Amino acid sequence: MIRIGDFSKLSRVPVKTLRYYDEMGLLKPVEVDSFTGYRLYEYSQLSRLNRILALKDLGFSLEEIGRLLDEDLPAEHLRGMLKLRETEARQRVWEEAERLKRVEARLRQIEQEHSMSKYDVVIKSVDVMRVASVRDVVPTPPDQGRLWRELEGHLALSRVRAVGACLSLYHDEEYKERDWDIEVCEPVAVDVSGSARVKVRELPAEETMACVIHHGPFTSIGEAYDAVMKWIAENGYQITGPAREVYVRAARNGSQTDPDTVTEIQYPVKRV
Amino acid sequence: MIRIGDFSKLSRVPVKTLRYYDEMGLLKPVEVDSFTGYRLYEYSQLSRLNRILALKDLGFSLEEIGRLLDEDLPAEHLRGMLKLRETEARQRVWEEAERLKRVEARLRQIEQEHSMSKYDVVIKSVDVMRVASVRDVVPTPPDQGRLWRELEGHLALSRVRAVGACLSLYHDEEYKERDWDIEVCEPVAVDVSGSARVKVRELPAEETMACVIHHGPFTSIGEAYDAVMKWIAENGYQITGPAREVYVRAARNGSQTDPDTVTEIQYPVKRV
DNA sequence: TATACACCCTCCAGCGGCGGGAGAGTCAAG
DNA sequence: CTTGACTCTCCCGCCGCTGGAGGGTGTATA
Repeated sequence: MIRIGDFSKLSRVPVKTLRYYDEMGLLKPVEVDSFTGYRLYEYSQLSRLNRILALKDLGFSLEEIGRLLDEDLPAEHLRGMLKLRETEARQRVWEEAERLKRVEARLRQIEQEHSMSKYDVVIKSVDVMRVASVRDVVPTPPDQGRLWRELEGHLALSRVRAVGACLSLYHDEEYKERDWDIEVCEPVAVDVSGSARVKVRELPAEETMACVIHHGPFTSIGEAYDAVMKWIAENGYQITGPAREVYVRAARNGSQTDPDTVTEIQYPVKRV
Repeated sequence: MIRIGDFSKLSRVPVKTLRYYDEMGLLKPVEVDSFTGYRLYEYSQLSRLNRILALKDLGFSLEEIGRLLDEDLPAEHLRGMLKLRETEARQRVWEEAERLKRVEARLRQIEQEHSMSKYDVVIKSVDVMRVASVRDVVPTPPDQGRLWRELEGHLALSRVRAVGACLSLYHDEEYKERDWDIEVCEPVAVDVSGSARVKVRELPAEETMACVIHHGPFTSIGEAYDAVMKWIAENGYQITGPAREVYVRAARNGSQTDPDTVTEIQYPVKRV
């Protein structure tokens, strides 16, 4: 029987940790001196400690290890738990690899431009969203004002208010000089009826959206698009659907040059 | 100016998190109503929030992000920090990949044997250790008793006590039927003199040692060697030096069959 | 006008796996 | 008898939140 310090030296596990394992019920000393409170271990307890360390190393939490050790479970059950660990470990390898890629992309970017971009792209997910929308082909994006007036008119008749920020969908897959396929959307509550021109539909949920915030007049929103497109390419993503342009804060008069305009650009993406 | 709930919906960041970022000084609302205490945000603060999320995603801690945002530092400095992140991320990818390999190895083992091995191999590191030792070639391992008596005799003369568990080094690189090159070692304090037969030397520190505990008579220690050798092969390691057999608890009479004997086997290893 | 109900506030506890340190008792050697 | 190494318990801190209690605020509806 040896005291905790010697047991710690032999096992190369800190004294504090041994005390913690005792408290957690993972590794109780064979004896605790009732007068001094000193913990007394047996050499043979080193193998149990080793088992604890090995399981910890596989990714089990101390609580799981406690159950594993006490229950003396069938091999089949253990196999199941290991399978679970396996998927989890695989997942984490992937996540860390992704993070590494993003760091590398950022480094490349900073080497090129010698400064940090004005725009920060982040991945977010969005829920399904019920919207009333009007879709049509217009010469250029600023011409979508016509569609907005159409939509607003219809909704005003139905006495419906928007329940969130308005947005446009850009359905064209390639860049075009003229004739843009644009759908203007206003989020609505569930019970709204459409019309011939105004559809009520659900925008699908998107697990991974590359999002960027543009703060400034619309006339300079191209920079934000450039930034997010570049990020998507640099980070090995691929666009999987129409871009959303969310009008977080717009000038009431619809001005294109209001410097306090705030817009979010969202691209649904997936890993290539 | 919008309230925290709307800001939360726009940014898809939980309210609690926004309050936390406020508290941390990362993202202060532009105004706090002095009567109600309500936080009021500007839409344009979304870009700062996005920057926070992007930096977090690169692996920076909130505290680092706070400094990054406030200090408005030169690109060179930022590059340095990113480089650091990069190595760290690379390290973590590697670690998680290693863990995955170990889980997979364990799974393979359980598929084969349909139960968990009696032995658990763990990686540990050991410090340099000053020992007095006698090295010689003996017919078989049990014959090392002769070397032990030689070493003990010398140390008794010098009135020196061991300051830890005794151990043997097995210097042969391959398995041999006869004639083992064995070095028996006893850890000593710094100021001990050797002799012709007894050397005082330092065992090198080892960063990665594959360790296993054998609890039972020496006669069955082969199983422990089998287990650790198998583990080393299965997990893609390679032996880089002589094995150490540490006599954690030995029968006082040197009995080979004492069932309470506890021995640790340590193999210095490296990744292939 | 009363009443829901959603929203907001602050404050505190908890997560996991320890590490650091205070304050006090224990043990063996010189 | 002292010194110094060791041990004990108890409590706080880490990180980035999350959950909940207990209480105030703002707005739409009966």
